[in-house]
Amino acid sequence: MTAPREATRDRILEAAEHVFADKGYHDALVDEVATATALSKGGVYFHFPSKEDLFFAVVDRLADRLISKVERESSTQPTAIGRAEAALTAVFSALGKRRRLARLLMVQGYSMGNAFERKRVELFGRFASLIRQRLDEASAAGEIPPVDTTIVAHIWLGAINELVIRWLYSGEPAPMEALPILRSVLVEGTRASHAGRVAGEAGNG
Amino acid sequence: MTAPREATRDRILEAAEHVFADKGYHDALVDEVATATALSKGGVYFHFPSKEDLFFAVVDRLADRLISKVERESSTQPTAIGRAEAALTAVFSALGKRRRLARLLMVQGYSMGNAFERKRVELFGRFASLIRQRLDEASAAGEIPPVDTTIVAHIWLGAINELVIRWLYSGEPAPMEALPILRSVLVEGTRASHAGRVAGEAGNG
Amino acid sequence: MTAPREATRDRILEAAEHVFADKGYHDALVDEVATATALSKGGVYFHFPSKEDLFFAVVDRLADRLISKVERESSTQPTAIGRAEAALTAVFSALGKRRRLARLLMVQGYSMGNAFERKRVELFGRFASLIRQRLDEASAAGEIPPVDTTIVAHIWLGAINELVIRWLYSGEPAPMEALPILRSVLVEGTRASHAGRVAGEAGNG
Amino acid sequence: MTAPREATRDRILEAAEHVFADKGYHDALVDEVATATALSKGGVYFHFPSKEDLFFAVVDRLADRLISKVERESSTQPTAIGRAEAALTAVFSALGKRRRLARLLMVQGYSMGNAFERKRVELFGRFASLIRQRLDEASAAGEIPPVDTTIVAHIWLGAINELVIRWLYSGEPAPMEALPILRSVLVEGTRASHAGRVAGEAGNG
DNA sequence: GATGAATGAGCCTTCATTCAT
DNA sequence: GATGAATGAAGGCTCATTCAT
Repeated sequence: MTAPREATRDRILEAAEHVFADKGYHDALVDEVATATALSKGGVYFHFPSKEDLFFAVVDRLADRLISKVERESSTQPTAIGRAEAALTAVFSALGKRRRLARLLMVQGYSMGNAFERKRVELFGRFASLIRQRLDEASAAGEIPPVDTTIVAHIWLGAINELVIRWLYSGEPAPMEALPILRSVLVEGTRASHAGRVAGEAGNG
Repeated sequence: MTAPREATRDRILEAAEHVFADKGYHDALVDEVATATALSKGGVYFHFPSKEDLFFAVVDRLADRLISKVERESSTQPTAIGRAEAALTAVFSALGKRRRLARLLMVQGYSMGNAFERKRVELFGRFASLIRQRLDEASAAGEIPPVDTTIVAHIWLGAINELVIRWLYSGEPAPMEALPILRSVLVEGTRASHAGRVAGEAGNG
Repeated sequence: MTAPREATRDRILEAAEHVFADKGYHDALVDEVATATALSKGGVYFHFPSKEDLFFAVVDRLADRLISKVERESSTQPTAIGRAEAALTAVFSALGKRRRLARLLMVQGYSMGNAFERKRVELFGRFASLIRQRLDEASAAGEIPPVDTTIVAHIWLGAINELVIRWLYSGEPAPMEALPILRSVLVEGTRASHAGRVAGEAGNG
Repeated sequence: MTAPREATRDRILEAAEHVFADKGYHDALVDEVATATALSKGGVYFHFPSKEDLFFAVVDRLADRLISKVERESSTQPTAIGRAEAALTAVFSALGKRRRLARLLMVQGYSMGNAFERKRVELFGRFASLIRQRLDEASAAGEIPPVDTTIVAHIWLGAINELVIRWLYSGEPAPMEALPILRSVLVEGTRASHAGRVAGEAGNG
């Protein structure tokens, strides 16, 4: 009944998502987005003030969706560490299923200049927060040691990121293959973590 | 005896390293590199066939140095896992001490198009190999479980990468602060790793 | 009786006068006029067929008012040359009191292309006519020599124009300061004018 | 012997002079200048950083030449007022002989925005100075009353400007026809000038 | 009368790359 | 080895104008 207003804006976003994911920010042409939306270049500029704004809108939309999804999927676990692990799994699987999503969120735009660097910090900060919150709960519940959960969250996120990028570029290993190891290393590592010396140095101490 | 041939080439590489690190690949102009080298644009092109080649030469030189350094520093530990950990430490500290190095190796060029993506795979592959070799030794020595060391190496590398980038952009946390946690989580996680189920799900099983 | 029809048209004209005076023809956007009128772009186009037409309408309205005012103020003098001088004074003072008027009538649009050049001729022609008519009367009354009053009128107008523009851009001299000199030079010059040789050449003759 | 360097720059300037005079600043395309110079667009930009800079360079060159010419031609008269009049004649004739010169110097660019307005002030200031200096000498020599020569110089310039523009647009009157009247009115007017009341008001006093 | 989304033609500017000297 | 003028292929963005509602 209620007519979907802003339909054009969404169509542009949709088209831009494809174009940016395929070509990368620099090689993507506003003209291509326009064509893919069956719109003129001016039409695109009516809805977005610049190519950069358009790119950010695409990325934000994607991030919002991913975060909702992850929050939804990770909230059903009974234990806090279970929810943390579920968040890890959810992020990794979501990215592992959609190359476009992965490319846009993990790879693009690093070298767009300062504007994007700020965006990257924001974006990864949001993702890390997802994980950190669960880790905080786990820490409060005594399920993991009292570590700096922000750092640990970024460790988790970085590991995810690297495995996703590697899969993106080399096709290996398939995310579903890597996931058990990823979970095992990060979860056990977090559980066993401490700020003291480890490994080879133990014998020296 | 042998006069320092290729002096100009090195001067260009040096200048380019600064320019690329400051501006990023796209915003760096060949003209700026030329000016910084007290050379004309044509002079730069005499030594490097293209801007892209120049960029890759810069990155390769940096990577070679980093890898030598890491190999040197990580070979003195008595245990294999100790050497792995030392590699982790060496990579992380080296990047944590030189923003320029970090920016060039970790951040730049992701969105340069396919050419760079291949380079990124190669580059990170080399870094991951450094770690993987040590893990393989550790695995052979029974110091860690028999896991897929390639995946684990990328997990380690991804964690390093993320913490470095975060430090680069937000200034926090200082690498030396983050390092103990990083080591602890990754080393213990690797030691305790297995491909089975973990965490919250344990209770469910 | 008759309700104020055309109220919107006048509001547009009013808004356009401000916008054109502030920004100049090229830098003024139809959108700005619309916004300033609390109208949409389409609304403006309903009342004026094009930006150029709108501009001309603004200028014409202003010119009409100025001419009426000048005619009114210059008709009370007893002598013809007095009326001519009063016209000079009236034009100069009117422009000297309203920067917006001055900017729009004297400065804008010269380089708008051929369309405006025709307008400029028309506009300045009308102003010159104001002066010329008085000069014709003065000439007929024997108050000034029988010169080409069209040329003299343009001389007067050009002098006014330049002093107004200079005041507009540099703020100096204030019109009321310049006026006595302007009047003196032009009126006496016209009275003493002849088509023969003058000045330094007099001694040579 | 000495090869004329900067030949290309001059060719661009020459071509730009024609294009700007024909089309006006806004309607002139950098592409047209390039084509007319048998150069690529980039070639033009190698020599001039922007279209605006190019335009200013054209205008400055023209103004320099005009000023030299006027100074040369007006310096031979024995009396100061004769030299002033000769400057008037020289400016007016020079403009009256070359439409392109006249269009570029007198008409173009008024509505280019603030950048050009400043240029206009500078340009007309230079021309007015030419005249003012002669008037100052005449004033010092007692050949004309002690008036504000800056204002009088702008009156002269304004009159010239208007007659030139009118000729440009309507073709009438031919500069050589208008010149005697122009000289007569301005020179006699300046000689007879005073800051008191004149004309019709004399009878009222 | 009025809206505002959409058009579309166009223009300035950038810059990696080349090549005659 | 090096210069630097010149190329040329884009590409982002603007804005007067239109028209279905």
